[in-house]
Amino acid sequence: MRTDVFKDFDLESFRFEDKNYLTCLIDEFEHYEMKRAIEKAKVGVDLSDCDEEDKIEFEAICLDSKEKLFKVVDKIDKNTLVAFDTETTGLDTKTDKMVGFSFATDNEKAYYVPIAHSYLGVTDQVDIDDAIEAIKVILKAKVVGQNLKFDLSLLYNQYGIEEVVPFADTMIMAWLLNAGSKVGLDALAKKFFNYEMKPFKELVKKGETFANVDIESATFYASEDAWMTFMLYGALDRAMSLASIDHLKEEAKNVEYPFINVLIAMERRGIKLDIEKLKSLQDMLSKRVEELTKEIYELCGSEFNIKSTQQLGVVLFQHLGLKGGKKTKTGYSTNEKVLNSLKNEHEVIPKILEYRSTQKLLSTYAQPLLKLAKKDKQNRIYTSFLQTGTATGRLSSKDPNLQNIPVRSELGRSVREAFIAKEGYKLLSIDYSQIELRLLAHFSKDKALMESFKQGLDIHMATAIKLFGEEEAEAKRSYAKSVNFGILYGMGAKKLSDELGITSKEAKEIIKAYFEAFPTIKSFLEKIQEDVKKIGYVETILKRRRFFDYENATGMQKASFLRESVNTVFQGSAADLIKLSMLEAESYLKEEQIDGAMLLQIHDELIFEVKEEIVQEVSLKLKYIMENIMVLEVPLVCSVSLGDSWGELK
DNA sequence: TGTGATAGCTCG
DNA sequence: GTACGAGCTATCACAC
Repeated sequence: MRTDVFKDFDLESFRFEDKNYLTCLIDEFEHYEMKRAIEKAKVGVDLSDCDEEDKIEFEAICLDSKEKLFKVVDKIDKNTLVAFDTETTGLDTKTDKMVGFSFATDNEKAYYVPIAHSYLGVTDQVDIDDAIEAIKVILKAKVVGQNLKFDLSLLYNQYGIEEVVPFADTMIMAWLLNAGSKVGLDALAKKFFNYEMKPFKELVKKGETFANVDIESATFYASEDAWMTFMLYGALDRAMSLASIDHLKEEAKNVEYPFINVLIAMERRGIKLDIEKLKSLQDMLSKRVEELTKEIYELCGSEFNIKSTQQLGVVLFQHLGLKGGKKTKTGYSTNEKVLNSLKNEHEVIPKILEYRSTQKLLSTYAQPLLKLAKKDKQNRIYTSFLQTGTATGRLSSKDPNLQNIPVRSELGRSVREAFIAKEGYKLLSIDYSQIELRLLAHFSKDKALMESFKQGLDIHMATAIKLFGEEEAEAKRSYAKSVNFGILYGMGAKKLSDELGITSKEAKEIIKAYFEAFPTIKSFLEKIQEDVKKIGYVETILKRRRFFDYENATGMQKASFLRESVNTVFQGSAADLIKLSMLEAESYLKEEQIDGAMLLQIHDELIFEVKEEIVQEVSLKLKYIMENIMVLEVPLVCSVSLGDSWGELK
């Protein structure tokens, strides 16, 4: 049993309010030694009065004049811990306005500063210029927030505030503590303090904004947010220590908090779309959908909603009498795989497949992107990156999601062609080649795999040679590729056989051959699984953790956890590396005053927009940064490509 | 009219 | 009953 977990564990130091932290830790952490330690500790703490202690309260104070505001703000200096939050008319930090802001410097009270409430009979408010002055003072202190990317983005975009690195962000702290848990303020308040936050919906009726809320109600709501953020900072900071993950405080400080500003900058830049191209694509897709609709009705002998899987199932498997097993909860399965297997059974099937893909491009990509691009003067669209959106550490992108723009089909790529560089600039793409397999080589130190990467071989071909011999390797390269992916996903023989269209027995033999060829990979994967079983978590290369409640899981969950844990090591570590690269790339471009900028991240790829004359030179520098971001047991290799549109790249 | 579940499809 | 991680669109059933 490890003992370092107990190192800082001091029974005497627990206070009553720790009860909730402890409960939370017991519930949320599947760190078994930790759990036992906490349970021991609970015995030593008198919890009999805890119900009383649970009722936490605060005082909400409205600062509705310059004098009142600065009387409080003047006491703030650079060492003051301040929780800060803004209230706005909406969620778009480019256009929506600040209605007020709140802050707290202790766990007993919080202040609200009304700025732009707008309703009949509205009382005193603070002038926006005075409010900005106060905010500047607050941002010079140790500022803590819940999702500060939003507040800072608003302040940078519209209120002339200069870039600051936050002292802490409770959403990110909660995510680092447990990436699988809910990280919203309401959920955290409930979890750590058993406290119910006032729901936003009760305050703002539909069709209205925060500006319509009366200042008295707003004062309570906004102050509550700042106060709870202040409280949570303390709780999360302590929870991190209790869970013996103080090193993640450093990771947060060095990586995650500066990274907030990288994301804000990318979100603000957006990426340009070719409106004409998108328009003609949209027209073409619409016409094709119309044609296909008619043809499908004719071939089926009836009109129905092709988009409805239920109706389609009835038509195909009852009216037309095609053979299809009931597979879903609601009826027949009609997914691409099923339809592909019926391709030769009826001539309508290929039409439906084409209808599906065309309709997808139209409704998910062409139409919404065109609509967004038209709204912007420069025809640029702006995504929102989520820093705490995944369990592994990857980013996600939404509204719109720019991480799943089509590339695999030819027609799909035409959507990508609508993403263009602005006049005089080029789009530059640099992507990590096989980063997850390189991490597998790095972690496992498998001689054969390391050697393949050091020699710069085609890794799937090298695997194929190992598995099937020189002669068959070429023909079976795709098998090897599937196996390599499968390894990273924690595959079983069943899925591999499905994937390759071979028997389960053959798949088993391939897997067996793989582990014989790469014995240290086998033992490394087993080590990961042992960790999950014994200590309940796995770690990425930056020591971020993902927890699994293996002990209390059902059989099926246990199997899932083992696969997820294996994948997390590779996917999460890859996410760590590209995050570091993005920080480096951003500071290089800024410090060297390069006429170019980072626009998008798609997991293992970065997209830049760079002035034409210097793009070659800049691409080399960026490639160098990415390839040398960390020294591993194998080289990191990036491939570079550039063009006028995203569709041309790669 | 809004919401949550389901099915399907897009990407790395 | 098992390949990982995401987000968006549309339908459908149900509640208000």
